[in-house]
Amino acid sequence: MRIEEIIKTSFPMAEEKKALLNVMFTQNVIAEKFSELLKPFDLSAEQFNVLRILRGQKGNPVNMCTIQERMIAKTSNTTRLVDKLLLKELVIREICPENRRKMEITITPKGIELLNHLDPLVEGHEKKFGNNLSENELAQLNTLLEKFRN
Amino acid sequence: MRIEEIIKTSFPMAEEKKALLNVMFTQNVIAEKFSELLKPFDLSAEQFNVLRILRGQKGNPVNMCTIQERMIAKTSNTTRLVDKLLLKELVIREICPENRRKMEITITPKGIELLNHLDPLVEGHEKKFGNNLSENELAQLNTLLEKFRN
DNA sequence: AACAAACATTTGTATATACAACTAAAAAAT
DNA sequence: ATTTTTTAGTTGTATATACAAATGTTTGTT
Repeated sequence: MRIEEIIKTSFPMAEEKKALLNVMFTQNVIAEKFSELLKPFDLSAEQFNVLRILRGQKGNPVNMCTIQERMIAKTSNTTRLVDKLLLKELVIREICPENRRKMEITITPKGIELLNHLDPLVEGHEKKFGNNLSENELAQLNTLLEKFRN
Repeated sequence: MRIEEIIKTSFPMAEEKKALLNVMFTQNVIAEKFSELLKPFDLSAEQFNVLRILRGQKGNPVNMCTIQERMIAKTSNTTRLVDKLLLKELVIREICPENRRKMEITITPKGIELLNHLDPLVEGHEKKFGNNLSENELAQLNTLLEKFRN
């Protein structure tokens, strides 16, 4: 569906405005589908994101500010996100012995297992959108989005 | 900045995955900038969105489900959004006489005035991103995003 | 060593969003 | 005409996000 139909405007819209709305709306579609995918596993997209960052560190603990840095949507509240993961025993949180201000967050085997189980589903999700475009078009889209956001 | 640098991955990423992350991240940049713009006016992006939908109706009242339909990010809670606008006296809410289940939301002159004042700022915001691409590239981006989300 | 500044994280408050349960009214079915 | 179903909106609960203030720790300055 084209963006004009979605927001049901009667006026023709400038391409620049359409582009902006298209980015907003497409993100929304992706995020919604992804939440749906995670729902049966009682995991939010943000929680999943944190877990994946932790797994990426291959067992090395990660502190809060590093997690925050690497999130796509910078939440000001990594603390409460990690709290939720702790309750589910998907991560552990320890005080860093070298710098007692810092916390060391590590993914647990249970967390790793959950992620491994999710891997094929997440890959499917990514491919589902990518399949609509050729490899060339995907590269083009990437270039354009990069330029668009500056 | 390219998406790989942003999420600081050491592995090369498939174009399809990059595209997905690029959409997510670009939306984030746009939304952040927009919130910043609205902040001095004590208005959230969502509240602004509702006001603009109401103004688009040229004085005709709009009921809740129509507002919900036209929002880019479908909130399940138009009620509470409208509550906030009511408190600021930017809209009025009346029971629809023809169908007493429905509510008629109308933008007030104060609301119209605020939107008119915001218009040039919002246009500037839209142009700021659009200016990075040629008219041709913008049209291309629109086509690709449309295809991407299906 | 004592004090100030910077840093890492937590906590509180407000708003936003997802989802389910609930209320009331209107429309459809019997 | 009464009951059932559908529709429109509200309310409650949980999580997410923005932002400011607070806490505790480390680093830098005098």
